[in-house]
Formats: sequence, structure tokens, C-alpha cells
Amino acid sequence: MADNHELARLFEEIATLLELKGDNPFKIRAYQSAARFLEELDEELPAFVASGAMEKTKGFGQAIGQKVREYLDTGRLSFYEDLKASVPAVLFELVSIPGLGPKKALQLHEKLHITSVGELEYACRENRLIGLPGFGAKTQAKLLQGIEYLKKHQGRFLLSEAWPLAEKIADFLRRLPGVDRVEVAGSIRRRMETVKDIDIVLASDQPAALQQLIAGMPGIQQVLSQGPAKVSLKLVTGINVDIRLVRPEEMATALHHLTGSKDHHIALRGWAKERGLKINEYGLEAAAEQRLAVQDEPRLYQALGLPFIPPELREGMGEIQAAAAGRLPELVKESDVRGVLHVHTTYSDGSSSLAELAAAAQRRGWQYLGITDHSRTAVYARGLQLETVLEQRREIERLNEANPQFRVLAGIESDILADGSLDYPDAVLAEFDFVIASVHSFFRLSEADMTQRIVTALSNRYVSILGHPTGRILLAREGYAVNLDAVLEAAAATGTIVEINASPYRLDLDWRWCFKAREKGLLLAVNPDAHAVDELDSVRFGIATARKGWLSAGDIVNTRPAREAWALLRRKRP
DNA sequence: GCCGTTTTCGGCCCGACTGTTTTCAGTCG
Repeated sequence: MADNHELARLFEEIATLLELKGDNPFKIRAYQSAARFLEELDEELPAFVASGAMEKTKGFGQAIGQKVREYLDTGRLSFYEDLKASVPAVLFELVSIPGLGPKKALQLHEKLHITSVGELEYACRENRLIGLPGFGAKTQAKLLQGIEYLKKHQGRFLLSEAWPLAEKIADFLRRLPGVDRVEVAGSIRRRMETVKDIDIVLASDQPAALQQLIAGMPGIQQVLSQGPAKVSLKLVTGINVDIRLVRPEEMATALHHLTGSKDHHIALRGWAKERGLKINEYGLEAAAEQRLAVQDEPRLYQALGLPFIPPELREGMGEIQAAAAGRLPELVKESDVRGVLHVHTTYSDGSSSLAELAAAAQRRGWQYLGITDHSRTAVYARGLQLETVLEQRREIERLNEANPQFRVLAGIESDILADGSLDYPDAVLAEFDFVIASVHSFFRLSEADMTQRIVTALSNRYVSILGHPTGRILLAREGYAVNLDAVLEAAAATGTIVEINASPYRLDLDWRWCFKAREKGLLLAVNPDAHAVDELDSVRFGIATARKGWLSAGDIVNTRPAREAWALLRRKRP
């Protein structure tokens, strides 16, 4: 399977290289769709080709088919290698600057001999861009700002940062005079783990009249652009906001358009076209140019002969075909959660007490709470020594006796040591209601060693849940090198539950892998990994991740009643 | 680069805004 992903990556890179060369956009798309197809392909590449399936696959014609064969035969792609050699590496870096695309980046490289972002910044400060054709003082100033932005935030923000901010802005806009409706759209509505900006749709009978009022909103650092249909702002927090102004009857199609994703639109518009319909942000048009009114998104999909596709699924990952075939899952909801299984208390590195957390969990309508402080090796997190474990156990028993309506489970988050063994002997692990096993050290093992380490841990019959499977920290740290496919296979084979760590800094397992976990028939646990009472609410981000990964309540252990969840947590035990 | 019971050529999703221009290319989503 590694071949599939490797070739997908090569095709993806070819697309980027062609883009930088200003090649035909449709050719670029052809490579992108081939890459996406390979990424999702379940079959091994050699079988896919040998069986003749490739010839029958749309998007694999002569040129791309020949490249797949060359890659299989030689393990290389000469087209890619030549292309790579012909495009200066600096262009990759330059196009990540907002406002700078392939054309202008190429000009800067050729005319000003720019070889790094740093050099471009310097050239801007020296006013050297102004003489170039197509460049002016404003472009130069904009690029300088773009470089600043990039240096500060890598151009992205956590969902947990952007989502509440977007809701706050939407509330402000709703109170402006003449405003009919306001909705948050874009990648926030699709619940991407990180987002580039905030997209909002505003419906009003006099949309153009609102421009000035919007530009007067508090917290704005700069108005980036302003037209009758769209206002773009930069907030003092650094994030950009696009507000699209439409008439009330255009709300549904505009919201749909601005929710994206781009890939979903390309696929859906193709689907519409086959049925003689045209979609744009203002409505649905029959071929004869007359616009059909669409009241809401469900009716938009209905007009296309499809059931409603929830925003989280609109990523161009086969959702349209699944919808057409009636195979869309019933997505899990936040209200399905009946308890959570990963929290830290003041016994280790948490800042709320066990009793406070239990009370807060019960207030949220949950029926149980799994306490999982750190194990003894995690000295950085005040991991529990054996005597402290016993002390905590007694407190849990007292709480359970005092409140039979609510169940506190005595768990532990045990470190997976470098060799794959756990931090306590089996006899101790057996005393816990359940065990989460997590990697917290030796992140830099080779992929093979890390994979073996985790697979070994999963074979332990007391390990109920694999915690944050890749160890990534969003926008800060890549996950460790690990063959996740092999890990998920091992989890399936041993009956280990896999965590969707709902901390907005982690969201690990990633939603793209939830999709695969579901295919392997795995059970998952959406856990806040809370270190304080407020962090229990992180569950919403975990549920968003699960939904984005096509998961139903049945795929999540902590949507089950306490007794059933308890049994599932212990199903590997003798 | 791919595709075709409308087609082997001419399409390919569609539109907004800016800046540098005198009609539009570039960028973005």
C-alpha cells in the first residue's frame, strides 16, 4: 500500500510543479484527481494494474496510465524527475505567501533572482518590485504583509480558535439593521482541524448598503477589500474574515458555495451538469438560463436527486457517489455521548480535582467518567506511583458509593515504553477498570521500531484503548513516524479501541484515518484528554472529527451506556 | 491530461476583487 501513497504523492507534486510552470489548469487537475484516487485505493497498485481495473478507471488515460506502469516497473518517474529539476525549489516557498501565485512568483525569481522568502522581504523593503510589469506599490506592500502573516501563524489557525471567533462575528452581524440571516461557512463549517480564514454569509435585502457598517466592526485591523458582494477583513488577532453579501433568496446556494470544499464543488457541478443543471453561488439554473429558487441546502441536493450531504463530508472523497447509492452514514452527534474515558486530575498533571471533574461530567448529562492519570514513568506529568494509585482508587470507590446515579471508572493512561511493554506489570494493570496505552517518550524511533512498539503494546490484553495514535500537535509538531495502517490492523485483530483524542491541539486520530478505521470495523473512543473541568467540552471537537471521518454512534464506544461500555473496555481480558 | 449514444476536438465549476491597466491578468476560494 505504501506504493499507492508514494505514487499519489508524486502525482500531487507533479500537479504543483505544473502549476508553477503555468501549465494547463485542466492537466493539473488530471494529476490531482489521479493522486486522490490512488490515495483512496484499497487495492495494491500491481493488482490494480494487472487486473485491468486501471484501464476502466476514469481519469487514468494514456499518459497517466503509462506513468503508473513506469513507476511499477522501475520504482521511478522520469517525467517527475525532469519536471522537478526544471522548477526552482524556491517557487514552492514563494507561492505559500498570500497574494503571490505561480505567475508572479516566477517573475520575481527570473527578473529579481529571488531565491528565498527572506530575499523577497528584503527586495520589498528596497522597493525593487515596483518597476516590474504587473507589480506596483500596493502589490509590494501586500506581499510584505503576506510574509509577516506567514512568519507569525504559518497561515493557519486551530479550529478551536477560529470557530468561537466566527460565531462571535456572526452574532455581531445578526444585530446589524436590515440583516436577514448570517451563517458561518467555509472550512469552519466543514470542521477542518485547522483553518486559514473565517468565511461568513450574510443575507439582506440591501446587501450593498451594509458594506460600511461591516467595515466598522470592532476588532478589525484592516479592510483588505470591499465590494458590493464581498467584504474581506483582517482582524487584530491576525485571522482574515471573508463576508459574502447576498440577497435572502440566494442564501442557501451562497452558503453551500462558500462552505465548499472546492473538490466537492467540482464533483457536484459535474454531477449537476450531467443532469442539465448549473450551480453557482446565486442559485440553480436549468439549461435554459432560468434560475430555480432553492430554499435550503437539503432542497438543493434534492433538486440534484441526492440526499442531504452534511458539511463535514463535503471533501470530494466519494460522498456524492455514496449519497447517490444511499450509503451515507448516520453521523454521530454530540448528544450521543454518554460518558468520556480520558481525563487527568490533580493526582497527576490536571488542575481540577477528581470530585470536581465527576460533578462536571454529570452536569453535562453524562453517565460515567473514566479517570486516567499518568503512569509512574511520566515524571514530567507527576505520574502516579503505586501507593498513589491505591489512594485514588479509594476516593473513586467513595464517590461511587455516595452517588449510584453516576459511575466513575478507575483507569490509567499508561506509558508505552520504548520496547512496547507497559509501565506497570500485568498484575497491576488488571486492577484497573480499563487502561489507555499512549506513547509519551522516545518519539524519534524509526517507523519500523515505532510501529512494532505500538503493535506490541496492543497485544497486551489489559490495554483497552490506544491513546492519541500519532502524537501529533497541530501546527506545532508532526506525529511520530509510524505505519498507522499496520497499527489499525493490529487494533482490529486484538480488539483494542482506538482513541480520537479530542483535544483541539491534537485531534488524533485524524479524520482521514477515521474513515479507514471504520472500514476495518474498529471501535473508537472520543476522549477530551481534559486536564481541567472546562476542557471536558473539547468533546465537541472530537465529535466533529468523528463526523468528518464518516463515523456513526455505533462506531464510538462512549455513546454506549455505562455497563456496555465497561464490557467493551474489558473485552480482551480472559 | 482526460473524455465522448450531442463530440477524436473542444470542452473541462464558477465567480469576486485588486491592481495595474485602458480591457484584463492574477489570485483566491
